[in-house]
Amino acid sequence: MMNLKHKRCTLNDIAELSGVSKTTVSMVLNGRADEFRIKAETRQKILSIAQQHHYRANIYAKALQAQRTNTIGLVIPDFSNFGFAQTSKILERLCRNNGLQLIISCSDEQPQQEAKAIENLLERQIDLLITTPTQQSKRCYPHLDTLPSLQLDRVIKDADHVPYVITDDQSAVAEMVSGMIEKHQLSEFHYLGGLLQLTPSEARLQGFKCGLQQAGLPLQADWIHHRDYRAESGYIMMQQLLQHAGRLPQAIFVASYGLLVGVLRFLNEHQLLNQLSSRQLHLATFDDYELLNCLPFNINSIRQNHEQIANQLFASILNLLDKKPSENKIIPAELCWRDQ
Amino acid sequence: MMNLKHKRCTLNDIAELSGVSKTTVSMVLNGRADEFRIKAETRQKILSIAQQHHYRANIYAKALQAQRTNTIGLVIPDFSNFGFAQTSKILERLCRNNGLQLIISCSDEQPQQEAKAIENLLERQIDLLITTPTQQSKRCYPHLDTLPSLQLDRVIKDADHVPYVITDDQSAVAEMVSGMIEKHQLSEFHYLGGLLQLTPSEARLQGFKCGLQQAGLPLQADWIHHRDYRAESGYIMMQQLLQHAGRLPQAIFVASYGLLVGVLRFLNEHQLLNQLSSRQLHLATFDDYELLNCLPFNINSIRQNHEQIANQLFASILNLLDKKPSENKIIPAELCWRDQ
DNA sequence: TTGTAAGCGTTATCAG
DNA sequence: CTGATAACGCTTACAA
Repeated sequence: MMNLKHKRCTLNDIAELSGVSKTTVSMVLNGRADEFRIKAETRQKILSIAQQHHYRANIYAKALQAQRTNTIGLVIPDFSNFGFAQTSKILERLCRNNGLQLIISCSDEQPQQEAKAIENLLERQIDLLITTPTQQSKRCYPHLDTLPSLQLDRVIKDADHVPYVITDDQSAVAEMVSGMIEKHQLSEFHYLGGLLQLTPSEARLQGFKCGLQQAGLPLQADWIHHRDYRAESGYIMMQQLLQHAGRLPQAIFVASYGLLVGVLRFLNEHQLLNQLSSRQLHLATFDDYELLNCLPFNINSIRQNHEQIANQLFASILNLLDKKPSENKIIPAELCWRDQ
Repeated sequence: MMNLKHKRCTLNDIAELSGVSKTTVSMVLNGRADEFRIKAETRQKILSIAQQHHYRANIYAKALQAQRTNTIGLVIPDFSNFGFAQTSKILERLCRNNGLQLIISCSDEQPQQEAKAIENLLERQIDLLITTPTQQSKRCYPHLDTLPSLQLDRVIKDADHVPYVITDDQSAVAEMVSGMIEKHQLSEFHYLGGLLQLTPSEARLQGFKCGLQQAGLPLQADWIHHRDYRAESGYIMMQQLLQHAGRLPQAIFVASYGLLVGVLRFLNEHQLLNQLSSRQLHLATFDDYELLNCLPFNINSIRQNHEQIANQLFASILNLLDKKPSENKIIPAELCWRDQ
């Protein structure tokens, strides 16, 4: 099945064809000919025969004997989420160019699917596992004790000894919120957030509070709204906000793009988008999309640095595979101001 | 390295612990106890010991001896592209739930990266390879002759014997274009497309032409504009279109979301979005995004059925792995009308 | 009902 | 400079 059409050729085949032993072929093909002082002639013959026959080493045999698979697992919530897709893509390229295979799975935010995906990867003897956990407890992730591990974007509270790479959500949100308050002399600022048990949600809310404080605007309890991250929730929170207050607020910070979509759909359906154009309502969101540059109103956004996240992740991978310790990385985000 | 903390336990370990042979353990753990009439008692003992020690079979050893890896490769241009991400995600779940491992790589539309990714997957002895090829010639894809293969979204012209799964772009575009012409009594319709050598581009353009014909609107040569699929190109084509005509046309079909972003950015920067709201300009695009429901103007779109694409892909995978032939699948798309 | 042994393709060790 | 041989963990004839 590995090869249906004509049986794949092995080290042994090459050895027989070249009239030397497996050992010799192995040395040559692994670039260790010098080390073992293989005759130039033998070297050439082996190389050319291997080439002719499209010899490809069997990594399964290699892994078996080396007790190392050079494979690492990545379990993210969803790769149709642009941010995760971006990070995965860059990381995959980095890995591939360095002889590592990245295997990506989706949890779909469902603990059960996540568990299956992890179990599956463990069966494949991965050398290291990167997760964006959906659960808050270390108990759900037994691999943390037995396998080199990294956390991406989210950190399990009782597992902060497992190194992580995250965005500095808090600073970015604080800076954006205080900036907007000052620029527009706001006396009011609402916040729509996602699942509070996730560390980024917490950091964003914390950032929001800091932002108010920095700008000297006292927080009011009914400014803060929380549900999950689905667009539907953005719609509902917006609806409730309006019902309660009887009018649109001066400004809203939306904690994710998913929520923003819901908010905009609500505003659109209720003919309120013009409040944005006329700057009666100021909007900012976490995460940045190109389409935000194409709208007839201005929405500030916070752009995560996926390139750097992937790079740091990769650096940590190399460290861990090398049995060196790896430090936590907190990557700054970039503010995209659009409300000139 | 496979396991840093405490050596992973093997079939042998379980055998010794249970006081039986590897063979017996293997049979029991593979659910073939009945077949070999293993004593219930022995069965129980083995099962419980394996459980206690979290025994996980080494798939590398298994693959080596079975000559089959149960792994399939998928090389797509970019998984930060929503459509591909969606399809991959569904396909990955399907595979995982059926004992297959899907390994996803990105070509980034670059033949060189694509070649590397494919070579890499071949080294991993994948049982089957799915590609969305960046090149037009069979010669660039030698694996097509040696490995069960599938094509997704794009078809290599001289390799149409390799089964494929694609969207019925042509019918969808034709229906949308003719529909808009009739609904709005259009006497003019421009088309902005991407790289013509790709089969979907060709199909979309073909669909556009059919749509005009169906609606009885004679095509004019300068209605058709082509570059690549980047947003930047949408911007530039829009700019040129305006320069040539000196005014906005009545309607434009944009062949991808990427291009649409460029078009919208151009319109926004030139304060022309109001032409959309006032229905002086009608816009339609290939691919559908939730944000299109959140805009103060209506853009028709064509939604590909990623669920069905993934399902058909999976069905074809099973067929091929089973050495059965696999048919080509052309999946209908859904029209999202917004211009009521 | 269970055990023995060979073999999958590789690399490392050690001996020539 | 090169070759035997064992070992990695698993399955499967074949034996008992």
